[in-house]
Formats: sequence, structure tokens, C-alpha cells
Amino acid sequence: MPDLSPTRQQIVDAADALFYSQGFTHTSFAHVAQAVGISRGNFYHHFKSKDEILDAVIAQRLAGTEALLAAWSAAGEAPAGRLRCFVHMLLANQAPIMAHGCPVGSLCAELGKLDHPALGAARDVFALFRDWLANEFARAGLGDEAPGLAMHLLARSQGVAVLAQAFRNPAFIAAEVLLLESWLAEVLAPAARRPSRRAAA
Amino acid sequence: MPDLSPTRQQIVDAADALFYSQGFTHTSFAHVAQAVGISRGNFYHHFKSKDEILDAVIAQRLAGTEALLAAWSAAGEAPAGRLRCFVHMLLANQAPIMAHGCPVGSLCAELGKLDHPALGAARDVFALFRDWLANEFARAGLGDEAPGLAMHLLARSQGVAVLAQAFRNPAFIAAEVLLLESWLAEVLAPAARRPSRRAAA
DNA sequence: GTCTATACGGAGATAGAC
DNA sequence: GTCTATCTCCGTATAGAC
Repeated sequence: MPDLSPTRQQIVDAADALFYSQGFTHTSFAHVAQAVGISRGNFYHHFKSKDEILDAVIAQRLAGTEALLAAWSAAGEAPAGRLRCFVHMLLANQAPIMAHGCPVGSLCAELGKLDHPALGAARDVFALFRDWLANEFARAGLGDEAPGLAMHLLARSQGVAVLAQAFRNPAFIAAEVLLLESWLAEVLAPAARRPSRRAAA
Repeated sequence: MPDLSPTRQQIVDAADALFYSQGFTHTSFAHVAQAVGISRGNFYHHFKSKDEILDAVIAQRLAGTEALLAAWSAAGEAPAGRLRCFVHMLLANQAPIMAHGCPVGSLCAELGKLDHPALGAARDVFALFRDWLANEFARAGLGDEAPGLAMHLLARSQGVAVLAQAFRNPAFIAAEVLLLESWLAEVLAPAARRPSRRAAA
């Protein structure tokens, strides 16, 4: 695949990184061109507009997310282990999260404020995580609550990312990961151990 | 206070709303000027640069937040009731949150990506909430854990705001508010009811 | 034909002079 | 409050290199 169009791939990679670190609005063609090391006019043979680059970046992120989820699915059979992969992502990506937040959440927030047509595609990245999480909760026997639990876990991770970027405190991330792990353990524990609270929901 | 400088106040109000709904980068002088109904050049009588407007907007938000927290403090004596005011903010501001996210979180995220000098001031709004929450948890007898609980609650609310904007689902907000209320009830319950988990943290 | 680089013009934004 | 200067960015037109 690298020989199909290496320049195009370089452009998408550079734009992906810049959209993440600087934001979509603040990133210009000149920034991307400089990062790739090509002239600005050269772009228009690969992408006709900035929105086309954004579409390509989101498509790449969708593919990357699917690959990531497949890797987590391959990492273990039990839902508990797979769900811990998701939580552990906060630690694995600690440094970029503290610097720039979550790439999915920050892009959705920015595109939402711009009323950008690509918001739907950006949200689909969230939906991939959500559906994968819901499927794992369902496999753990929490069928009815699985969608709500998936959104809850997704929201918790997003909240950690937002405050981690604002306050730049790695200890906060570590503390919240511990809380998430014990929450996971509680939720996934056999129903006998938690009769009251779950029944209400 | 309205007669001190009504035009300046109008500019700050309009900029505040536009920074929230459109983002800081995407909002230009022309947008604000049009919203206020004055000419662009007239700005320089009040603000020399866009960053100065941002400073004024953040200062106004800091003052507004302090007033809000004071109102919550006046609403009741018990920490439980006051903390519920914070959680209820998600319901009271449901519509704008689904449209534009949290004003504090989205501004910090944007300024962080721009490496903007005003990030520190924007983060101070978060700090006001954090310290107020920590103080309430401390008043509830959770002295040692108060700072961590405050950050945790702040993060939960931010996560709800991010996903609410991305998915635009009011039922999700309502469900998460219920979870937050039961979490609050559990945390604030007498220590006798929860001996194991709290000791670990 | 494909890819790349330079040059040019329009639009909009900030900043400031009058 | 008008009017101008300067800068950046987007888009295109043109031409050279493989």
C-alpha cells in the first residue's frame, strides 16, 4: 500500500497529526504542506479542498479505530480483559492526551461548533467505540444495560481527557483509571453481589 | 453597572456567546461587530486586539461562575443539596450543551490546542468549580478524599457534555444525571455503609 | 500522462491612521 | 466612524520534471 500514493498518504498523516495538535480550523494548507515538505500548490493534485483532506483523515481514523478494536478483541476472550484494554488507552496515550485531549472528542467538539458536514463521520468514530463496548458488556451478560454502560464508560473516558488536558496532571489520569477499573470489576461481578442498584436502572 | 460602558458590555456579551457557539478561532471581529450592531473600527475604542476581548470574556465568566457558586451556597446549608445544584446544571443547560458542549471545557480545549496564553485564565474557571466542590465534600466529612472527589465529579460532568454534544441525545444526559445523583448519595452516605472501597483509595 | 513547483489574484481578518 | 495597510489563506493558472 505504500507505493499506491506515498505523497497522498503523507499528506493525510500530517493533516491527521496537525488537526489533532492544532485543531482543524487553525490548520492551513501551508502548515500541512510544510510538514510534508512539498509546495502548497502541489496539494491540489491530491485534494481539491480542505474538507476533502478532512474526509480522508476521518476515514483513516475510522479504519485505524476498527483495527484497534480488532486487536483488543484478539487480545483476550473474556469481556473483562477486553474492556480493560479500553480503559488502559488513557494510560498508553497519557502524554498526547495531556497535550491535546482526545482526538475523537476534540474533533467532534470543533466540527460541532462549525456546523461542519463531516461531524457525522467524526461521530462515527465514537460510535465504533460505543458499539464495541456495548457488545462486550452484552457478552458479559449485561444485555439490557449494555448500551447505557457503553455510553457511560465512553463519557467517563472523555471527561478524564478533558480535565487531563486542562490541568495537565498525570496523577489525575492514574487515579481515574483506578476508579474505572474498580467500576468495571463491580459491574462485571456476578449479579448476586449487587442486587439493589442495578435493578433500579 | 449598565451605564458605565454599555457598548463595551455589549461587545463582551456578544463575544462570549459567539466564542461559545462558534469557537474562538472561527469568530472574527466582523462577527462580533455585526452582532452588536457597530462598525469594526469602533472596536479599537474598547479593545485593541482579539486577545483583549478574550481576556474580558474570561474575566466575565470567572465573575459569573463565582456568582453562580455563591448562589448555590446560598441555596442550602447541607453539602448534599449544594452538590446536587452542580449536577443539575447539566439538566438546566441541556439545550446549549447538546448544541455547543460545555463553555468551560470547550474553551480550554481550544486554547490548549492554540497554545494560547489565556489558557491559564480559562482553566481558572475550572479551578473555581473544583475548589468549590472540594470544599463541599470536605464539609461533608470527606476531607482527605475531597480533592479527588471534586476532580472526579468535574470529569464526569465534562464527559457527559462531550458525548451529549456529539450524539445530541437528551435521554443520555438524563440517565447520567441519575447515575451522578446515586453516586453522590453513595459517597455522602455515612462511612459505616461503605467500608471496603473507600479505604483502598 | 502523472507529479511537482512557482506565480498570481480574490477574499477576509487584524491592526491602525485619520 | 471611515478608510487604508498588511497579512494569511484559499484557489487557480501556468509551467517544468519524471
